[in-house]
Amino acid sequence: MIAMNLQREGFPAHFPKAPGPSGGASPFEALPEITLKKGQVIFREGSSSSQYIYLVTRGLVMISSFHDGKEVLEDYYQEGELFNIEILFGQNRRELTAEAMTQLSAIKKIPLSNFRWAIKTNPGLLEEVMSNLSCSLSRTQERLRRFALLSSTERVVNFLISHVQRSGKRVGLEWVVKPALTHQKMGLIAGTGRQTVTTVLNKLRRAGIVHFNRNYLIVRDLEALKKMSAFE
DNA sequence: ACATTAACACCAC
DNA sequence: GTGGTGTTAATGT
Repeated sequence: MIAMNLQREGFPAHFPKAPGPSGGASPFEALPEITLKKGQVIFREGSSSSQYIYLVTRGLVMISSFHDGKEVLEDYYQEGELFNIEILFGQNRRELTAEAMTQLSAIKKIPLSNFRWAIKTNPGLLEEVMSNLSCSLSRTQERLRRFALLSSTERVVNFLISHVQRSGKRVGLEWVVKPALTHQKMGLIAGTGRQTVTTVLNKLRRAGIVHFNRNYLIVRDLEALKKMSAFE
């Protein structure tokens, strides 16, 4: 999964493709897959820092923090990605919360000691760790660029462009994203409220550019979306 | 002008 | 009933 996504974005593929949609990084095949409901918390703010590294096997997981009642999205991870890898370098941020962003999310929970051992016996894993960090960095830089340059409606459109290409499946000329994010979650990523996301999405729907319901989102005309955004 | 927020009705699960 | 969506009115910058 990681290899595919990286290739699509022009990074070299470091790691062999994980088998099947519910497959994981190969050293951790044997670990049980934990299925999560939307909104289910993996670790919570304030609790002692998690001594696990997690692999997302389905759906999306987000990391967030709270500042006087406001929830701020720190980063989010998709299928095939590792999170909480900072603990490898002794960086524990206790104020962070991790939760499933979509229904049908699943993770594997890898004890830190297992992960360290796996790195020793499988050097390719270290490369994968670096790939993950690199991915996380570019995703965060992209979000920063969005905040710096775009208006709120443009941020929604721009997020849609990158999300569809990263997480969507190409079907003919269209792109299908499943499961769909709620408007509230998209707002969290794009840095705006759920009402704004709803109105932008409906405008795009009326223009015939997208089609969506609670379960999926289809982009009918990605080129039209790209024309609406200052950058891709 | 643009954006956020609150409010309310409606719908799906 | 809860959570998600569609819409509008009020409010702030």
